[in-house]
Amino acid sequence: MKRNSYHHGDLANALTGAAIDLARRGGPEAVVLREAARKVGVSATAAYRHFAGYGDLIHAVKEAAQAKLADSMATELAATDPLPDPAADAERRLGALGRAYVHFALAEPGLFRTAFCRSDKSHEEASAAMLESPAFRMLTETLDDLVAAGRLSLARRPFGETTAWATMHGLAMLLLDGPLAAVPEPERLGLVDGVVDTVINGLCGPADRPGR
Amino acid sequence: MKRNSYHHGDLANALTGAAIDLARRGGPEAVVLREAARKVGVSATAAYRHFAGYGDLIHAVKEAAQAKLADSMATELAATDPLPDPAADAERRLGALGRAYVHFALAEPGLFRTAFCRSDKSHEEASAAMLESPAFRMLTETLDDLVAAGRLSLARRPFGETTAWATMHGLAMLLLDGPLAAVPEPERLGLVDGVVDTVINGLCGPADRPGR
DNA sequence: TGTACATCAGTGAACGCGCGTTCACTGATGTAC
DNA sequence: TGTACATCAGTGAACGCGCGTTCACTGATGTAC
Repeated sequence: MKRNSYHHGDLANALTGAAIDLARRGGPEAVVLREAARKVGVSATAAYRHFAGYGDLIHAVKEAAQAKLADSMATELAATDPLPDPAADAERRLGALGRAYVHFALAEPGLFRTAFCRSDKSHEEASAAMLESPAFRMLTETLDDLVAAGRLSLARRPFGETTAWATMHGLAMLLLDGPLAAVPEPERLGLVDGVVDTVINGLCGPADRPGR
Repeated sequence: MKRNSYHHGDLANALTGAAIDLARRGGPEAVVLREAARKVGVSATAAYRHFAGYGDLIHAVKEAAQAKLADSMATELAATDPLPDPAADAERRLGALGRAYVHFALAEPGLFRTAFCRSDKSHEEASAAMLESPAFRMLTETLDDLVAAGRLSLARRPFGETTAWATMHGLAMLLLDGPLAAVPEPERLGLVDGVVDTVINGLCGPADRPGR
């Protein structure tokens, strides 16, 4: 990667882009300031004109990865057709969001890991950022719609986001790095569908099951 | 830490123990061969008499962490009283296992992270080891009992382990490193209970919900 | 019961690695007059 | 329009760090005769 003028002109973005590419290929551990500079064709020192240091760079990459996850979910959600019945449609959206979450993790494992990597930023900031993301808002709206449609009981509503998110997040992790990594490709999607079905059933099923 | 004879006598175990302690305190990244040797009071080189190298050591620590998780789950499960009704008791055990999983993650975050850290071992080996663990067997048996008691439909049975595990795993991860890290202590346990309830409802609820 | 000797379990110095970061610098840009 | 000069965005060498690992070694142990 070369440049023709002494000044780069857009080095901050170029470095972030290179770092995102490193994350895509190798996850957060692969994000190396010197390597990003090398890819852009610039000395490592130059990065310090645009970032306070390594922590600043990885944070930018992490945010970008989170944004890509959210975009991917929005796209996949928009690719499915709405259903006429509002309740059924809310369920459909919930399922689509969950599937999209895991699909992104499988398609972009490096970015997915980076989006959730530990970082020095305070937990408060990190969680605030995440809970304000478009992806989380889509989930919240869908759950609200389920309540409005009478599918999700108020008793269970408060745990809706957490349960849905945790389930798909855990599934993604187990498939990527954990004991489910050995599950062969064709089975994986069926597994995702089965898990999504069970989650929806858990949220939308009756509040009081017989014999309880 | 000192020793009086030139030969240690049980260096392999001592090193593993020191390494486990490092993992407990700082997660997998804190497992450093040289540091473990230092804690035992031995030269770093000595480790190579008992381990092929770093990969061997971290693998031993990872297995120990998994075993501790399984032990902790078994203990917490045994601490709750059985119910007379077999179906209700199976549900109770499922909930207890799920809660215990997250409780361990919160009580021993370093070990929990180490139990699921990425390692060089092939995925096949890692998953095989995990799927044969006592913890997994407890889960499988409980789900089988739910089927026997008529609570879990055969259609959903194949996804039982994955759904239950993924949900609690995801919840643990989100609470430890993720966006739920900011949830204050008192709320956390309520959140865990709510998620557990939803999972059980998802598995044990009716196969066909009204209006579907 | 001693003694030679192989074997085993430790030592300590050193290597190479790649990282993030600092330093004093230089080339390019743009602004004041 | 030209020129001095401040400012900005790069450079390249160097530092310190701690790691895993290798090497040639030495002290302790146990076994054969």
